[in-house]
Amino acid sequence: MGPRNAVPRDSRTRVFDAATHEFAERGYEAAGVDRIAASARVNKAMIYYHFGSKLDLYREVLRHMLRAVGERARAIADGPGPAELKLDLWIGTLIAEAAARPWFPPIMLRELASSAEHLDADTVALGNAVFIAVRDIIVQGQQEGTFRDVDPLLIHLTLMPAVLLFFARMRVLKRRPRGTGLLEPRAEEAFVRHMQDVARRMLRKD
Amino acid sequence: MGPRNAVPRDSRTRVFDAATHEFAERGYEAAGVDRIAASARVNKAMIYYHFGSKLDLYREVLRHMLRAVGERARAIADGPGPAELKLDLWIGTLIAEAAARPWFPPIMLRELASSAEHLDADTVALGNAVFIAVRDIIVQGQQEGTFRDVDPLLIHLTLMPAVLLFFARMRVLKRRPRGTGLLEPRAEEAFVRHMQDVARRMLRKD
DNA sequence: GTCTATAAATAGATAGAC
DNA sequence: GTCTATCTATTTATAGAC
Repeated sequence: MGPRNAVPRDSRTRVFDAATHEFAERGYEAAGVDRIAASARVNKAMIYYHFGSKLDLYREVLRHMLRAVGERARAIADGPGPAELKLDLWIGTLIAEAAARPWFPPIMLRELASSAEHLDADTVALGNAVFIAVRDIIVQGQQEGTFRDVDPLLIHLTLMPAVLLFFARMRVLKRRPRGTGLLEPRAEEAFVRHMQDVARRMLRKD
Repeated sequence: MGPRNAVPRDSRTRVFDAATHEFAERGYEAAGVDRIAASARVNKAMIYYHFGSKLDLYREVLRHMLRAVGERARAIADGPGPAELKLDLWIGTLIAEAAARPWFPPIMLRELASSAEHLDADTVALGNAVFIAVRDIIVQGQQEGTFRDVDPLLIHLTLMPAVLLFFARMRVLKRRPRGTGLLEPRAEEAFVRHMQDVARRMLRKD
């Protein structure tokens, strides 16, 4: 039912998706409302009709992204199993999320680089929720006695940036020819194993 | 000698310094030539006289930054001592560099987020030189038998992003009021110790 | 909901006098 | 080396017809 539900969808969704890609590719400032409209195959005025302003559109993209990641982190933290397993799961999930939605890392990196100047309080709260979930996992492991006593924030600030930059770098490598081979992209599965290994080594007692 | 060599200097240097801060604060696209001129207290035309274009100015800022970091990394790699000590030294140096020149992390993060689109081959080479030096340190440790056999690039891609984001995050925290205290900024010395600990744990044979 | 046309501001860049 | 004045293109955003 409904006429061919393959690609087009409604204009609001098309704008939202086009904006997501434009913001990821060029950043908030360099992104053009005209470019988004063209890419979404809608009239520019429709963007203002649906979203009000460029900034509101951007914030909606960001909230959508952070909410998705935050929910996955929350679900893992609240789920069953020992903390060691949850942390492995979180790392695998975060990397899978970044691989499936390649606009996530660049947008996050840019926002952090610009001191989160485009974020309102609600959006910041969504970002914090991700850390809260990760912290809960680490605290659980400390209570279970399997994790040593380290600052959960420092753990988070070691794992998350590595994932973001790993995928941002992939985009760089796609754009420019390489010489030596030293800097070739690494396989995603190898990266997952590496990050899980890093997490275990950071947290294990001895 | 010379008339009061405190703050002013020549107009070219003033433009260069003002541009560095403007690019760090707002990113390449959002940075304004007018704003740079005002901040440097020079006429806008002087910027084009000295640097040719906004892009050329930006690249000069980036090259200057990457060359400085690359030289420090190279000096450590080529210096005396065991690899374990050199790696500690590199981490301390990188963090000190980021703390002393707070424009370094945001500019790097933005450039990676935008797929290095503003970089020419020379500038990319300067960025690669940093990794080459770090790799040399790790290979030395592997030959000395103190480091286990892990991919140097994955090590680099774990340490470097954490440092960049740690300092980018500091700028965020300065901008907005906080509630919980959970996300308060961490002390720089504690961060150095943490990252050195992470490096050792990643590389030691267990 | 969708379009055209356009307002209003700002951007990067340059010409040319001094 | 330094200035004023300006060109040209592009930007976000809106008014108003349909």
